[in-house]
Amino acid sequence: MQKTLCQNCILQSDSAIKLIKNQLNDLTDHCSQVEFKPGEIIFKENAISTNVVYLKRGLVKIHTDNFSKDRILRLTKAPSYLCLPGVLGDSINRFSATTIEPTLACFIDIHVFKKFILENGDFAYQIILALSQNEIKSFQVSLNLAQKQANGRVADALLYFAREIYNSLVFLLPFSRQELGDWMGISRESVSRILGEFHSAHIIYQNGKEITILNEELLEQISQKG
Amino acid sequence: MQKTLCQNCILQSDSAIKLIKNQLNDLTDHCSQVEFKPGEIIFKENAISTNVVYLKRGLVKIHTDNFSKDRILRLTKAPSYLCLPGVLGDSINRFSATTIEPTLACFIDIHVFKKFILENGDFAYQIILALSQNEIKSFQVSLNLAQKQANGRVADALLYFAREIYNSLVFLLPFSRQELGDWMGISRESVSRILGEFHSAHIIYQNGKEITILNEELLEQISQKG
DNA sequence: GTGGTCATGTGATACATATCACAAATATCG
DNA sequence: CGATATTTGTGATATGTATCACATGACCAC
Repeated sequence: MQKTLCQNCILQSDSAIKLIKNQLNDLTDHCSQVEFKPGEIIFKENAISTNVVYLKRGLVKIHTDNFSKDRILRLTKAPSYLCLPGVLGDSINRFSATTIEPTLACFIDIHVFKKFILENGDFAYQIILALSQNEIKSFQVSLNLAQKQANGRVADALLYFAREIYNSLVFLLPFSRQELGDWMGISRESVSRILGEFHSAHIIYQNGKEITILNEELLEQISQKG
Repeated sequence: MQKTLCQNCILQSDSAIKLIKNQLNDLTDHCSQVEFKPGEIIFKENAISTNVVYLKRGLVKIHTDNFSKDRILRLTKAPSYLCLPGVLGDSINRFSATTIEPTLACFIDIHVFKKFILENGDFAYQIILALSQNEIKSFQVSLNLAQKQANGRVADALLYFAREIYNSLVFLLPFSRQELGDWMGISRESVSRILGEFHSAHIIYQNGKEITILNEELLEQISQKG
């Protein structure tokens, strides 16, 4: 049964495509698949992990509550590897991963994963490309946080959901106002106020978690100007 | 002459160690070494690049002036690869790199670099480890920027120089107050004021660009509390 | 239904930091 | 060496956002 599983993975993952036949057998033997409901924890920071997690389906937040307050660092949408770094450097997770939509995750033994990298240059190259792109995104996040003020960050977040996650100007916000604030580094109340302003100015329509972007161009300008 | 060069590189770079003999010859043929004075530009954002840059010696800032104002994203200290991402994904540099201390940089043809990854799993694995560590650092930078207020960020910056760059509590700041502000996302004036406060409180001694950390523990606390 | 919990909106206030304006110190260069 | 530009410090003010306090609304258990 698992054999078919990993074959299916091929269709979704650039990296998996590069795996050659006997590596796929290895994968099948050292890979287990788990279904998560929204809000479930995939792994916790400071826990030891010996797996690389590959997301087949769903949406996950990487976060930390090191400083008593929860801070959301990034969203990761399937299909994609989930935050390799913590697993590779040492075996301790530096951050927590919690699902925010129903998610299907594949746990791959880290030794098998490492073996693939060592044996298969194509696979390694795909991983390196993915990490490189992550790094550029991280830089952009840093820019946003360091430079923009609250309304620019909220505009950013809305455009991110519309463009990167849902591919639609109409979507259901998977976050509470609190979580949105934790993500963008602003307070719950400010998020409320800013969304309210956007609503009044007909830039968006909001009804609870239901969001419609009415004036994408203006929102983009607000995001740019900060 | 270049042959000896690349052999020397081996001593400094984990990745290079993993290169096998005929790959070293390749490297020697497709590698050129350049000396930079402080303040010189290694590459500029939006420029096309067909090289991976490896830093043999020196200190470099990765920055962008996309938004009319200069923003410093990261410092990279030799020995290390300099910001692979922009080069690998596409061939356009997303950010600029400017030296802040005398620097010796090695330009490696990107096709040769890619060939090494494809052919040599050990090399690829080292690159992946390095990128992974970068990612964790990026996360921490995001946390700092989103969560800490100005004095915490300045404390952070001072500890960073002392610990990561100079390995000494006494050092010469390679940045102007303006640059420090550009890096931590605060204004030049605030940097001045905060350094002044630290000085008055005997947490540091400052005399122009000359900095001495007098109370590392307290500085650490300020950094933690934000 | 009722009571309880949690998420949300909104006003008043406090606080941190940017901005502006200018003076002083320092570096740069002919 | 002097003239000019650049960097730095510091006060006054403006602005943005956190925080506090409380009211409202949604959801859930019983």
